[in-house]
Amino acid sequence: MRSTAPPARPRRPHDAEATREALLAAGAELFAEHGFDGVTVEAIAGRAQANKALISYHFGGKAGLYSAILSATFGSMAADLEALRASDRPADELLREFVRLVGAMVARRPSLPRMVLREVLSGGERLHDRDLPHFLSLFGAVRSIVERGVRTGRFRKVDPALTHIGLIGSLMFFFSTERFRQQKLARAGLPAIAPPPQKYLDHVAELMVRGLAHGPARPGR
Amino acid sequence: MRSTAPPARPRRPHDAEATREALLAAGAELFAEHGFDGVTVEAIAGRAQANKALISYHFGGKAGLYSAILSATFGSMAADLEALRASDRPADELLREFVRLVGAMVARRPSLPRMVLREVLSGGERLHDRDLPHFLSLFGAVRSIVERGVRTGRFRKVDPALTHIGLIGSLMFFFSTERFRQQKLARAGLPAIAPPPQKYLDHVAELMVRGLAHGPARPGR
DNA sequence: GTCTATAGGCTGATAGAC
DNA sequence: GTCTATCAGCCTATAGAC
Repeated sequence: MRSTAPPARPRRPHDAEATREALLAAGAELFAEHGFDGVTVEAIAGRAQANKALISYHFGGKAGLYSAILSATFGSMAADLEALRASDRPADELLREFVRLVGAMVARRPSLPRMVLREVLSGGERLHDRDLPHFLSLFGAVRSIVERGVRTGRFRKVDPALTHIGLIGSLMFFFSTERFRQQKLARAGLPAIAPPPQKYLDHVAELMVRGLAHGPARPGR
Repeated sequence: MRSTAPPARPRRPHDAEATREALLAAGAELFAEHGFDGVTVEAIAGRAQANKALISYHFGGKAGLYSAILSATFGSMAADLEALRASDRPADELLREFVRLVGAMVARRPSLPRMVLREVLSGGERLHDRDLPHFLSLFGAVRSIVERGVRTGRFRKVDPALTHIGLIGSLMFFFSTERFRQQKLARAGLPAIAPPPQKYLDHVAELMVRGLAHGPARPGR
């Protein structure tokens, strides 16, 4: 019974797999928060309760660890998104389902949205070509849903690419700002804006579906 | 006539003001692209065609230069947003006006959205308390517009805070991903997604106004 | 597999000449 | 105000013991 509880198994000495996973987890959190250059291998090793030399041993160095984290993060995301492709429900329902799914993915991997934003900000500098398809599947999922909605007439004629940028942006931004909204605002004496993620997800889904629906042109102009 | 052409005035030796501005401009672009830790003072000086010791002389060091850039960026943004506060046009028109204004601000300061995202990602670590109000004015502008729209009945009853996160997120994300969309996608043999900013802004404004409008509940559920 | 010790490179800051 | 030369600190990677 080696892998009954992969996430929180207590570290044992000379358990290579546990070490690797601890380093991956520590790195994911620290890289997401401070960026690749803002983190030292010593900080990662410290958080993982491992020796810093093990980063080179297991991943070939700091950059290798970072790549491994990107692969794992975006790979599992792409796998989760596969389920949506299969479904043939109406586009608006799929869109709501997509938003829910993002919520579930982020709950399991809190560093995901910050990694997405950081990669995109730096132009994907450290994103291997082999991981690019997985990364793009996030956008592709939305695009194909919107394309279907437009094709079947359930959505107005919008540009799917424009739409997917906006939706992904709203979602990634929300989750990436959680710490800022809670800590920075509080420290400045302002009321923190900390809605439950579920509330935000519902809001966005509703806004999108309504915004994409046909209907009388907007009230004023 | 010292300031007829502040942006592109040719550098003259021993012109302190020109040096300062060149360093600010170079730093803004490099910090936006690579983050604070991803940039060396040498790189900034090189791009500004100045000596790296001048960063310490004029700004007290790398961190001082970064702070000065944040102040300038968010300060001018807040000033631009003031105009909206004054207007008393209907909320949906104001929202469209806000989106246009963001487009204009970004055109003048291309590093703005990336700076916003980077600060928010790192929890505002390097954002001075005195700059926080300016930074928050971006969100405050949207929130007060939405509040007005809900109050006057022109918008449905949505949470203004949720709404402002989504709109700002869509906008900042779009502009922050321009380089990624053009370079990374092209390098991977995929068609670049590079709509004119104006097209995206129109799309988002339309989506928001429609999404916030009253109307028959969404088609399917 | 893990740990210690150290090497080697790079970076930000500054003293002092101009 | 600007520039050159230099230094101290930090950081990643690795050789080698266990």
